[in-house]
Amino acid sequence: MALKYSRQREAIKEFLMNRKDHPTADAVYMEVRKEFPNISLGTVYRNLTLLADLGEVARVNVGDGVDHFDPNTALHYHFTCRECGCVQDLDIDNIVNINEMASANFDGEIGGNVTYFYGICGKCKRKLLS
Amino acid sequence: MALKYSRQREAIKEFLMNRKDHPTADAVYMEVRKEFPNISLGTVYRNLTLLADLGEVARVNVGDGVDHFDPNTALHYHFTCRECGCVQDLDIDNIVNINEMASANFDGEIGGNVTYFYGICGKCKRKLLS
DNA sequence: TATAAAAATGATAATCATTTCTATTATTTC
DNA sequence: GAAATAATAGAAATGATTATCATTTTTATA
Repeated sequence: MALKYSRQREAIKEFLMNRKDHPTADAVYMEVRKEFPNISLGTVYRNLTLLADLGEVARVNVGDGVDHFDPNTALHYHFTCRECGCVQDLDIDNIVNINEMASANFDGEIGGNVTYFYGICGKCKRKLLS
Repeated sequence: MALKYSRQREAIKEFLMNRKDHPTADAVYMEVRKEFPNISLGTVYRNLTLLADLGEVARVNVGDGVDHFDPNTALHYHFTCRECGCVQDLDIDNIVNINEMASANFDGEIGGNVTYFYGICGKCKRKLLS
């Protein structure tokens, strides 16, 4: 199944590349629809999955039951606000090697881990204090 | 809404308390159904949610899109096998304080984190090598 | 440039975990 | 034991995601 160009996929990628708020498939759909009013939600899902499989974007899980997408595929950590639901990058210098810690006393193979943080974001924190 | 006793809830709790394989709501349903053939899946969900809210069991997310339930509510980490889907506890001596690491350079409040590990379990590893 | 093969699309149906309804049943209180 | 109210069973609803399929685009080639 050789890849073929598609304007829709290009628009999805283009939109995502300029985002740092980790939009969901539906958010991408809402936005790309402005340029392609007939685009189908299925096409958005299909292309996001394709891009994720190609390693061009990352699928991010922050425990809210909805997949988010991130143009930054480098290893980094996410925070999600329980108040407003926003997703942000966290600037953690160098996460310890928890995979090795987990490997001790374990007879299987640790392939990796998923870690995300939650709490209240700066904006919501300030709002609650006023 | 004062809590009232229910035999179904008791059976669900009883079943879960003796498990260390982190069953899903459906797995609980399948089992409790042997004692209560008419129990509804909705009742299982309702009670698992209630027990989780009461802090009597823990809801565990291992990224497979299904909630698992754990009678052990103490802080500990989980591993899930990408081969067979099993969920196991990990014996990590002393987990680092990643919440504090995440709090640096962050203007919100870190409330906690979700961390789970994935890979191939001992049983599947051995099976693949034979 | 026309054409034909293959991939991508839009529309919609299907799936799957979970939640929500509602009439009925069980538990508790008096 | 009867009234009040929480819990249930069963079924429908929901929300995110995937699958299906006839039609349209893309692209390699004659």
